[in-house]
Amino acid sequence: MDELLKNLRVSVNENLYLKDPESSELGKKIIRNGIILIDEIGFEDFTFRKLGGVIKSNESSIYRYFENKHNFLVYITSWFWGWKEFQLLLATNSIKDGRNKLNKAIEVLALPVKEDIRFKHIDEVALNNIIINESSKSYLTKKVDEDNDQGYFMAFKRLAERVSEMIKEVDSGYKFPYSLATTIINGSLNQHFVSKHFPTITDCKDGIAPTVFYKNMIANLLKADHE
Amino acid sequence: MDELLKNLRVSVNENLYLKDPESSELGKKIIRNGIILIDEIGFEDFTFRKLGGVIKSNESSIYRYFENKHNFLVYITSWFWGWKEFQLLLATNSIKDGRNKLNKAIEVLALPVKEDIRFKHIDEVALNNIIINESSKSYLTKKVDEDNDQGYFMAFKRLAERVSEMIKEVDSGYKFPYSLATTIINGSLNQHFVSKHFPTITDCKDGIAPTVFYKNMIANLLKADHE
Amino acid sequence: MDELLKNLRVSVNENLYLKDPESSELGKKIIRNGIILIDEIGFEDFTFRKLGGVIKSNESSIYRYFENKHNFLVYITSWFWGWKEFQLLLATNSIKDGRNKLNKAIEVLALPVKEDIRFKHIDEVALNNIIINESSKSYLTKKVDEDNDQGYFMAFKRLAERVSEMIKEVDSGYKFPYSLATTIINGSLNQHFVSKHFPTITDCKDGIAPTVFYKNMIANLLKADHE
Amino acid sequence: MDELLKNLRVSVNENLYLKDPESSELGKKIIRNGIILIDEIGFEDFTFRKLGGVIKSNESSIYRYFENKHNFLVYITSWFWGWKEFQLLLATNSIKDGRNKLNKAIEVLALPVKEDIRFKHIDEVALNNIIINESSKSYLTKKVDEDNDQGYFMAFKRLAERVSEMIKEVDSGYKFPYSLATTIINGSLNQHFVSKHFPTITDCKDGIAPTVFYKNMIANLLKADHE
DNA sequence: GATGAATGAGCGTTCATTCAT
DNA sequence: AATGAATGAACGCTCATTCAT
Repeated sequence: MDELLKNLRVSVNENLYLKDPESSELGKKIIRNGIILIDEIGFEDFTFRKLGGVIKSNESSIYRYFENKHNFLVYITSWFWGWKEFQLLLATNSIKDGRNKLNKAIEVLALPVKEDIRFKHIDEVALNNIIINESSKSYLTKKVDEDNDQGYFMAFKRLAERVSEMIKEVDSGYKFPYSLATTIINGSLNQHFVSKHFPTITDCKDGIAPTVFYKNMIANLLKADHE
Repeated sequence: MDELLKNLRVSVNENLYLKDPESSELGKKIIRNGIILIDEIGFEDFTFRKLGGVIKSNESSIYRYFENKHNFLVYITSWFWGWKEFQLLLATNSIKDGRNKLNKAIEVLALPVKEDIRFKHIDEVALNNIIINESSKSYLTKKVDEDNDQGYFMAFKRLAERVSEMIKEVDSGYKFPYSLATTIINGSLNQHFVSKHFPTITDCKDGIAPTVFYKNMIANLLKADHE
Repeated sequence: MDELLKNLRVSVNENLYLKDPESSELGKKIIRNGIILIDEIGFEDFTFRKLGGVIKSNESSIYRYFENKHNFLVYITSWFWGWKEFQLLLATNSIKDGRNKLNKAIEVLALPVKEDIRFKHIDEVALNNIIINESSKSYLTKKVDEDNDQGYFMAFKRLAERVSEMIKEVDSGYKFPYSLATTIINGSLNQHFVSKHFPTITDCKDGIAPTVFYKNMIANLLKADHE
Repeated sequence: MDELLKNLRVSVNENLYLKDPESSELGKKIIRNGIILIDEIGFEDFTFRKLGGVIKSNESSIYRYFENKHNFLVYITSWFWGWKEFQLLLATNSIKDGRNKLNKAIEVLALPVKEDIRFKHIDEVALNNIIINESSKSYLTKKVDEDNDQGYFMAFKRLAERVSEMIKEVDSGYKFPYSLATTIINGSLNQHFVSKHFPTITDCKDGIAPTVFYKNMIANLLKADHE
């Protein structure tokens, strides 16, 4: 399998870039340092000029790859969800029991992210911070529907689809497989944020991650089909 | 009671404004039209200059009331949650049974908003759209902790507190009253958004609001205390 | 003499104010706090709004007294030179010998300023800092000639006149009594500044004030008349 | 020697600009017209926008070269003193006698400036007016010490150093070589200003420049070493 | 293909001031 | 006489982008 993973690539919707950033050293530098910079200064203050400063390239070079900073955010967000989907499959495909599978999925989605050495040009921990703090800005936009038509959010939707399928596998009679799936995916981002910044209104202190919350949730919401 | 509500005011943290917008006609105009404008063009494109254009006042006059557009967003968000809390109390205080109470609370929080004639300077429907589309930007910021120290998010936190208390009232043994409360409050915003823009990954179509989803959730998650 | 000084007032050209600031409590507050504020934040950043904030008065009230901040600077500068002239007379009028007189004058002009308890609404030390750091901005202006015609700089010119007279008293044949007078007055401000901020190009370190420099200067430049 | 001067450049501290204005046509245009504009309207009213208007470039282009108008002032001031130092060396290096040397130096520093055809992008006469009227504003600032640490005033300090050395050469026993040097340099600016705007308190009328005043001063203050 | 230079447009902000009370 | 509210105009600056090389 290691062999299989050698040429591993998380594929991202082609409309999101003008030139594939994975196709050149400069492109990878843009990704790597862009992620770190957004994590550091926040998406609002992030500009191609500043990124250009960091990588010692003129900002115009970055425009060769991405139309604007918004698309850059959608790109890395998309990469993240593609990566998560990949992890999800890897972690669950050997599990037979639906409930165990779903529990595993929750872990993949809600546990703090660890560095993935397979992708050297990406600091997954920094990226995860961005997903928590900035990713919603990629769709909370007047252009959502337009962007959606371009397929910008396919990675996220495919992931939600996968999770909802796992939910249906456990309880085909459950009425809200999609709502529950997005609750787990987006909700866990929110839980991470709240536990970090609004400690008075969270239960996820002392190292108890949202995982436990969601596992308890599915344990009670979903009835096993054979029951 | 109508009499009692005559002098009704939703109070907002004083740090959020330089001059109380409810204290003058201009102030109310700013609120009213600011909400409508943000709803129309989105928070990114919203500027005090444009708002000034709409209300035929110089932008500098708006700066007398709010330090910047970010604080304006926090203000109206804060007003919204204060208003929601008020509705919550009004709708639930006569209900004895904890479970009914919580169900009512879910309706207040997750049902589409209706115009509230008691507050003439606020278009609650437009405001609700803003809450769905923009409010997260009020805290997804590098300055969250600083803002939080100033008490900018108290309204939201108080509401979450209230809901978590209702949850505890139903099932004092439940481990995640806060996480569940924020899941209901924030999650329902997200459900509204998803059902509007990503119809392929939602169950809330055909007029079925997130309410049903959350009612089903608490019905299964919380065990009655006396059981 | 103390009796004589009871109703002491340094008079300032009437064109410099709209309403005499010494005629009301508010006026004195403006002077007192204006001086302190300029000393603190510098003349560039000083505004009537900020001053209004400090004295808890609306900025428009300050406009009752002074047309603009520039005139305020000219006013306090003018007060300073009037005050210096008064000190000069007081300190020298009993001295008979011209050379001693001039030496005394140099001390009055070049020695660090001390608080003068006779003028309660003025912090002379802060004012002296302003004279060193900001006063030249009162005349280095495109409007100098216009302002000069209004008599804005009379106090300074009268002082220069007095000193030049003392110089002539010592050596009526000296060719540059005026140039020497302004050299002493303005030069000593410059010496103070340089010794504070550019220590590498000064001789006035270790507590040696510019006084010594100027005393040495007149000792060598001026020949006694009777010689 | 003319050959030698072909590639002449007055070097200015690198921290003062973002991009070397001498490295491009636009940069030189900025310098040339900036000087003329400040001379015309004064530094207070001078803005990059207005300068942009004059050179038919957007102000943002000017920001590529200078961080702000303050740094622009420091730059041209610095250029001026660098140029003066260069003239000083050129004019004095062949003179053997210390006193003659110093007298020559005074002429370079205190005589009215003449156009220097070697620097086509600079109107030295306009620049000299700026030095007289505005240059003190480059250091009379709350940020002096910070700016000084950045080396913004090195050109001036180096010049003062040179002059003080000449003074010491004439009279190594003289106690105030630095104070005298800055008195000559800064004082002569002041004398020019006073003679132009406050004619009642000057001796430098009728074409008699401050030169005579300072030559007389050193003649009397400094004792020849061998005496 | 990558870069450097230049720019138009507009944002957020503040200032100095006026008007009405 | 003092104040509070409101404003017009401009500043300083940066962003996102294009063009020429």
